[in-house]
Amino acid sequence: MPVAQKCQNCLIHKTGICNFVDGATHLELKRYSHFRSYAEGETVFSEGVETGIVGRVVSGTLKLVSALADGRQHIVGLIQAGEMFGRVFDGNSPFAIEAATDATLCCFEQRVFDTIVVRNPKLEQELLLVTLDELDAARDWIMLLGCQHVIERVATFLLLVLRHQNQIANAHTKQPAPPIVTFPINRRDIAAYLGTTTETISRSLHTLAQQGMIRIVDHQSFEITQVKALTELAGREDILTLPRKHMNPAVQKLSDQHQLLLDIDELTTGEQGHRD
Amino acid sequence: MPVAQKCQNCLIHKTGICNFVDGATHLELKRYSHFRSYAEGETVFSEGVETGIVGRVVSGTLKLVSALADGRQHIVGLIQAGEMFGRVFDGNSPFAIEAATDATLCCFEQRVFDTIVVRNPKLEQELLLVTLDELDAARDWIMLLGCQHVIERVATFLLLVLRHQNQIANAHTKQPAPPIVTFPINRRDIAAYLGTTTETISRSLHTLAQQGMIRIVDHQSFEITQVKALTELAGREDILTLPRKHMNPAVQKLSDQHQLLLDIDELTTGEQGHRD
DNA sequence: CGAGTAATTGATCGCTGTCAACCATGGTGG
DNA sequence: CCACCATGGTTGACAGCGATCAATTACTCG
Repeated sequence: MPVAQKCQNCLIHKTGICNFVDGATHLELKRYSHFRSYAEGETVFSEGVETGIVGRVVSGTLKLVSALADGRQHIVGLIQAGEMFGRVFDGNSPFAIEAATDATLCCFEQRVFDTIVVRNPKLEQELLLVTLDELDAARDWIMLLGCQHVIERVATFLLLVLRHQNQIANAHTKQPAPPIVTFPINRRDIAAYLGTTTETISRSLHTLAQQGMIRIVDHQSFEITQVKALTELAGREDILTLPRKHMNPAVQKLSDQHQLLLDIDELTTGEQGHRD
Repeated sequence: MPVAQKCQNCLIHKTGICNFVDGATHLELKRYSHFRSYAEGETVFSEGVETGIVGRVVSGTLKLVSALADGRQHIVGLIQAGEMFGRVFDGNSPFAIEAATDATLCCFEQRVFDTIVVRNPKLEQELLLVTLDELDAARDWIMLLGCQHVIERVATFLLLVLRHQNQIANAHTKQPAPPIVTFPINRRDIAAYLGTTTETISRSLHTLAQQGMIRIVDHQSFEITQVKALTELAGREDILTLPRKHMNPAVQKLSDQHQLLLDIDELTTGEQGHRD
């Protein structure tokens, strides 16, 4: 049965919402999904258009781009492997989405996905939790841009990349990744993400290297030699220990609790287990 | 019946979620709500504590505050009359909430509210839409802090206050408010919100006045004399014409569409009308 | 190997933060 | 009633972080 095979080799299989939903819903998701590939620099959706598509990033990195009339533009968010893009219930995003690297996306027609969500209160709760997490992350970024120096932002970015690599590594093997980060995007995008310029990024990285916090392996890779000093400079002691909440066991527990509430109201479907 | 009277004189009665839910749910919300008052400067919730409370701002303005270890702090969001605070399904907010002005809040125990939400898919969808709107707003702010000059940020802030005043005015009377904005918060908070200092705020406002875009009425009030020039400076032509989406008729229509989906799945409660 | 792009390094300028002084307002107490 | 003080806002002088412009180096790809 081809539908049953579809997700087997997927890199983000059994993660995020694909892990969260019950077997019947997963079958339904499988049935209506399709893959799309984009090359680095390609525009996935332009700003303000009705996209009609939602989905997850299977591999690569997308950037959410906001532009001013005079040409200035800023990356207001990165969407990495395993994260969702597009808007449930509202296809009209005020930001453009572009491929920061070659990328593969698992896509759904938004209306179809909406329907599946409405039929699955657990999935809808998970979406709300994910969105609340993104809101926290956006506000953390506001803090970063609003009152931190560029070198502190670069330190934060290094640690964020490290955290993401650790998460990927944890999902596949149980061993922690070595403290060598590889930037998933080029300097221009990093600059647009951190609200600065490529020149200042370069200077900051070399300052960090001079201070012994990192070792420059090549233009894209850096060994983090003093994690503690770097986290202190970043100003967020908890950045590595606090992954996004909806990945946490705590949230799983929380969702179980809500399942109980649903039971009380006799709204359960009878499908609880996570099957393939 | 005291419960029935409770919301009659509320300033945000029939707005936001209190307008959105059906009569039975509103009755339930009424039953479990209570008011709290805070003086300017008071802390509503400290950073990272389990609050256990969610609710709406009835009057006044709250600020979401994020602080670094060395004392620097930034306002990552304002919550004004009619907007929600706290976290459904997750009482643990990573940001402090403080009263930027004297404020009155309509509060619910978070667990009770959670239960009501889980029982009302329409309400849960509305929460998701509201959260998506907040995410958009946060990303707009990232853009603002990431690549706009302080004077452009001040222009944006003036227009945001004007927009909010217009919304309030529209809710009560049908006439547009005069283009005189009154800052809801003090200079220090504005500075922390815009990622700058009180001195630069002051200089920016006087520069705008010199250029004839605004007229300084007093330290808190400004007449916007050239709306067009100000919106161009702010870089967002649509800032006044685009209120938050979940206030729009379009969203109402959207929710009706989802109601249809619910009907199909036989999950409706049979309660549709908005009663008191 | 050459051309084009990306990244680095250097020099300079300006926006804006910092420090300080001044002014306006409002509340307090004698 | 007024002196006093505290607070918030404004204005000025100055300096520094980081943007801008320019030149050089490193890397990629045809």
